[in-house]
Amino acid sequence: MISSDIIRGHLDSIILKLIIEKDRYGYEISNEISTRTNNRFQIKEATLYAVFHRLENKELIESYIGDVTHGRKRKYYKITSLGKAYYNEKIKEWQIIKEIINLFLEGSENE
Amino acid sequence: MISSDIIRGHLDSIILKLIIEKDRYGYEISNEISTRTNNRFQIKEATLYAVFHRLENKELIESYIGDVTHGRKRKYYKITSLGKAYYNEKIKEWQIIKEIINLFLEGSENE
DNA sequence: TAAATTACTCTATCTGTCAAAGTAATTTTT
DNA sequence: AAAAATTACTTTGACAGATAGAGTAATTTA
Repeated sequence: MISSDIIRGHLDSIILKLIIEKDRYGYEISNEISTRTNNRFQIKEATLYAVFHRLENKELIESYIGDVTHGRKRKYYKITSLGKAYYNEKIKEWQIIKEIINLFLEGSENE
Repeated sequence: MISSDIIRGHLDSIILKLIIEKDRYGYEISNEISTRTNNRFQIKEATLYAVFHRLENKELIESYIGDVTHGRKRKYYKITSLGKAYYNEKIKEWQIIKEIINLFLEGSENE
């Protein structure tokens, strides 16, 4: 399983990405992450909603209550233009981080 | 500058890598990281020593006081076999993480 | 001998992730 | 219709890693 320290700092980006594709609600995002990663990563519920609130406070996403339900009312999130810009920055940052970490974590294994 | 959340979880690996190459002391490691990353990343002093103590507690490294000095006595660190094994695990983990994050942070930018 | 340099330590704070327990609304079962 | 199951979101509190900042220690240089 993937440790929280390793994924830390990337969750905002992952969730923004999914919301950029289309408006989505919590459970949907949670399931989508599990599916796309072949269950190699599942976001924890508490974490997911913590991310939503953080992103909403930063005005990177906006929420509205949806009409279609199969249980409790769904809260949908949509991206803001600030959110798109932020996501694009994160893509660039990821390229740099990859390079840097590869400097130390690539190459032959050590006996 | 690289955010602490992004690098979090990789610092142990980076430092282990440098100690695997040869026995090293704090300042040396700090400088080596700056050099290799072209100053794109500098480890903070407090962080560096926090990592040393964490790794030593986990018995991934061992320390001894060196003789050559140019100021305060240097504390050298050497890798243990547990440390090497741990590092090799971290290499594998990094490959997986890269794949997963790439799923969400690659591809065309969004307008 | 005072200042500069090299090197390590300690404490306190902040932030993101997460477990656990709870609330809310709708559908299915008995 | 009441109870149970399901879907979905919220809140609280704990924990660990990164870091600022201040301090300590030992040696060299001015």
